[in-house]
Amino acid sequence: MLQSKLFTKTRKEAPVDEVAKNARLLIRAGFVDKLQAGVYTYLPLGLRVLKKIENIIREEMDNVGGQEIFMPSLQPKENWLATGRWDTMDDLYKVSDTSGRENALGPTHEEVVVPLVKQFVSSYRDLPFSAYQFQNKFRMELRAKSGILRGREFMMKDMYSFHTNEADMMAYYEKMKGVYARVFERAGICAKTFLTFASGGSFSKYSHEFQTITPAGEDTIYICDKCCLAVNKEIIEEQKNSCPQCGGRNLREETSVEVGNIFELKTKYSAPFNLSYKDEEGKDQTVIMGCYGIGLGRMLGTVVEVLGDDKGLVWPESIAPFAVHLVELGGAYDATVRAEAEKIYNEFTSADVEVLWDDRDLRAGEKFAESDLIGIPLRVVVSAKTLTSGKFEIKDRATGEVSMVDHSELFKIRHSKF
RNA sequence: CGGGGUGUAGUAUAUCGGUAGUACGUCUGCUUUGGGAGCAGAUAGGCCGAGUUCGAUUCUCGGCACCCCGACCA
Repeated sequence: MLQSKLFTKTRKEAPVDEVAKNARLLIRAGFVDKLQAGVYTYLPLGLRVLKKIENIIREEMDNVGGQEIFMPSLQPKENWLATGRWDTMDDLYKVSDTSGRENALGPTHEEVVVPLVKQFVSSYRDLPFSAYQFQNKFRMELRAKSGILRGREFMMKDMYSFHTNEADMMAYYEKMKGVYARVFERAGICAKTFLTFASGGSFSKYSHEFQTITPAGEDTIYICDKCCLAVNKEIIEEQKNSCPQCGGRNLREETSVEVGNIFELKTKYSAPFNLSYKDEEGKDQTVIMGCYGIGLGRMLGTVVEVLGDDKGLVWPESIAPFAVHLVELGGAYDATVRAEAEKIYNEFTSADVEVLWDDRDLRAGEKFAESDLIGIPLRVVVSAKTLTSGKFEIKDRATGEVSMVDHSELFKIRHSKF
C-alpha cells in the first residue's frame, strides 16, 4: 500500500487527557480513533492488526473443531428473562423501539447460542461440538478506561462447546488451555501471559484466565514461577496463598490484564433453555457446556502496552499491519530513487510480503519518526545514499538494529528474521 | 454508581465582565532533503441551556462530555 494514499495521519502529540499508553500510541499513529469513552473506531492500520489477531484466533479455533457462526447483537428480552439476567446484569444495554419492544445489546451470547443449538441437538450422537464467533459486545461500563483495554463496545471471540458429560467437557476445556496459550504465543505476548486460576462462579471451583503482565492492567495475580501458573487475587486467600498445582508459597505479585478466559458453564445456561439430548437409553439429559472468550481489542492493546516503546508501537510480524515499511528518501525529486523503491515494492508484493511504501514527499526525519511510531517490524530505506552503496538499509524496529544488505540478502533476511 | 478534576481552533494552551492571543498541526507557494527543517501567506475556537448584566467565553445555577480514584466488570 502507498502511504500517500492512507487517509489517516499521524500526530506528534497524544491528547493530553489520554493517559493509557495503548490509547496514546494507537491514536498518535492513526490506528484508532475515539468516538466516546470506551468506544473506538479502528482505522485502516488498526483494523489490519485486529484482523490479523482475528485470523490467528480463527485458525486456532478451527484447529480444535470450532465452527464459526455470527450471531446478532440485538437480542430479544425474553431470552434474557429466561436466564434471569435481564434483571440481574446491571451492565446490560437495553434498547427499546418505537413500539415499546425491548431488546438487549448482547454483552455475551449464551442467551442466543443455547436456543440456537437447541434446534439442532436431540441425540447424544449430535454431540460434542463447538461454535464460535467474532462479535462486538456491549457492556455498559460505568467507567470505561485504560484506552481500548476496557470499552463499552468491543470485539470479542466467544466460543461455546456442547457435550454429553462433564468429563468430555473437561477434556475439551483442558485442550483449550493449550490452544489459548498458542494464540498468545503467536501474538507475541506469551512470555508475559500466565494461565491464572480465578473464581469459578456457581458451577465450578475455578475458571481460568489468561493474564498478561503489564502495569496498565487492573488485575492482581500471584505467579508461581515453578509451575508457570498464577492465581487471581480474588481467590488468593481461599487458595491459602499457595500455588494450586504444587502448593508452593513462593508467589510473585504482578499487575496484569485479562486477555482471555475459559469457563465451565456445565448446565448453567443449558438448563434454563432446557437444552437436552437423548442418551443411549433414550433418556433426556441436559447438555454440558463450556465457554471460551478472548477480547481482540484488549489483546491488541495489551500487545501495545507490553511491546510499545518511547518511540511508538512495536508489532510482532504475526500481527503487524504490514511486514515491511519501505521508506524512500527523496523519491519525489529523484527519479532513480523512486524507480528503485517501486522495483522493491513490486518484488515484495509479488512475493506476498505486505509492504507499506512511504512514497510521500517528506523529509527523512519525519519519515523515520513516523516509521518508528507505526512500528512495522522491518524498515527498508531506499535513498540516494543506498543507491550509491548498492545496498539497502534495513532496521529491525524491535531491536533498533540497523544494517546494510544487498539485494539478494534483502529477501533472505526478511524470511529468516521473521 | 460514590468521590475528585477539567471543558477556549484539529492539538496544546494564554488572557479577559467590553474587538479572544500564541504555538504546533492543516492548506498554498518557495526553499530544503538521512531523524518531526526554514520563510511567506492562509485556515480555524469559547460544550449546551437558563440566570445576573447595558454587555457573559469570563460570574451563578442546571445539564452534558471527558479524565482520574473507588466499587463493578472481559
